[in-house]
Amino acid sequence: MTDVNFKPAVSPVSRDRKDAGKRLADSKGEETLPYDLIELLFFAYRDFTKDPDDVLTKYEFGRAHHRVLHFVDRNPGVMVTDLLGILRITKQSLGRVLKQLVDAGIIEQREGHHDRRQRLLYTTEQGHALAVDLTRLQQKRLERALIGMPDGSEEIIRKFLLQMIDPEDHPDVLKLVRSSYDLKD
Amino acid sequence: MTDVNFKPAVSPVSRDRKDAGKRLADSKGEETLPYDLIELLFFAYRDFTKDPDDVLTKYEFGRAHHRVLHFVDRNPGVMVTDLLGILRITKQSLGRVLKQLVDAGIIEQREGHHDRRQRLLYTTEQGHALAVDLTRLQQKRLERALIGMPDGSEEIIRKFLLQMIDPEDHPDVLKLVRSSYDLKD
DNA sequence: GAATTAAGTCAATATGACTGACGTAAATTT
DNA sequence: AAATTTACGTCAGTCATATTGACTTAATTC
Repeated sequence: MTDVNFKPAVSPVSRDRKDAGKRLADSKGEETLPYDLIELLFFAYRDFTKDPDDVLTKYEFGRAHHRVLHFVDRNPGVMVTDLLGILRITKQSLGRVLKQLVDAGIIEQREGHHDRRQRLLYTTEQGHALAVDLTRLQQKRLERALIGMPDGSEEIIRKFLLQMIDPEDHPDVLKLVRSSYDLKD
Repeated sequence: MTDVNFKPAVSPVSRDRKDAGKRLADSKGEETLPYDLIELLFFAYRDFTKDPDDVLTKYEFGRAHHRVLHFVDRNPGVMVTDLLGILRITKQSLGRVLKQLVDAGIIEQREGHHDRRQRLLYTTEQGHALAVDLTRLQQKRLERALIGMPDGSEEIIRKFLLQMIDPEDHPDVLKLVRSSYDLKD
């Protein structure tokens, strides 16, 4: 066995808590900030991405590939430029990942009809199957999280997540997510 | 102006939608998966981390530094080993980041009382101030997101986020987040 | 006294991002 | 028709964050 934390589950923090609060700075009237949502979001998002990451490792893909695959599968025929806007990465970063996905037969590029400069992106049958697999994993975690929650919880969470996003991006995000629920309320 | 997308706001996806759905694979009875929460979580988390990232850039720090700073500030006197467990990174990864934070006078290491092998971690006054600044940014985004939501929404979101986390980690996470709300329900 | 634990270090590597500079083809504007 | 802009791609170099693996030192525990 090596050096590395293999089962590094969050361990019982700070067995020695005697020093807690001994920092010299605690005296300038800080309102008690609700840290818990910040930390829960950190842990929740980490686990949320973990399931797909594990599968992708087998294909020698990473999270970057997952993001591209996901949005291409959800938006068949998407332009490269649009994908850059969605992911907010540079052409060069996308280039590498996209090339690997195309080479692996996961994504397919077709010339645009009206505009022959465009390389419209589609998942192949294989790529679509992988995308669905990964989505299902994340969906299962979401379902488990929603079990036993009061009626209307899903709508509340949906609205909360949207409102966490910069308001100026709402129109574009709403176009992308195409929820069957009415997010505009 | 360079090559790079400077204001790469999510752009109006796929102006050419004629091809949508032309993939050959759509015929094996897929239940409609609720993609929207997956995508909202992606965008929400990205914006959530953006505010602190922007501030940290000025200090020549990155997100890795933020995570360390946050958990040290919240758990004064935390052991290095525990921090590794919380962050789930290797000693070597933490080492680099921690050294930079210590060199910059943001974090302080003190020898353990009972166990002199330990290097208990504390934020300095300066480090604490930075941690509070960053927390406030994230808290403000959370507050904006919660405005106008029905009564009880915060508790629902808190519970949802906890349940997104692997159940076996709940005990440790609960110890860490020390919410003033009762998350165990 | 032996084994384990806490912390750190050296070295090499991978991934995903970046900046900056160009090139080409196609479409659009003037 | 010429000039400009757009869509896409590429070459080259760099950086941040993470990894694996091997090893050391000091202190504690068995």
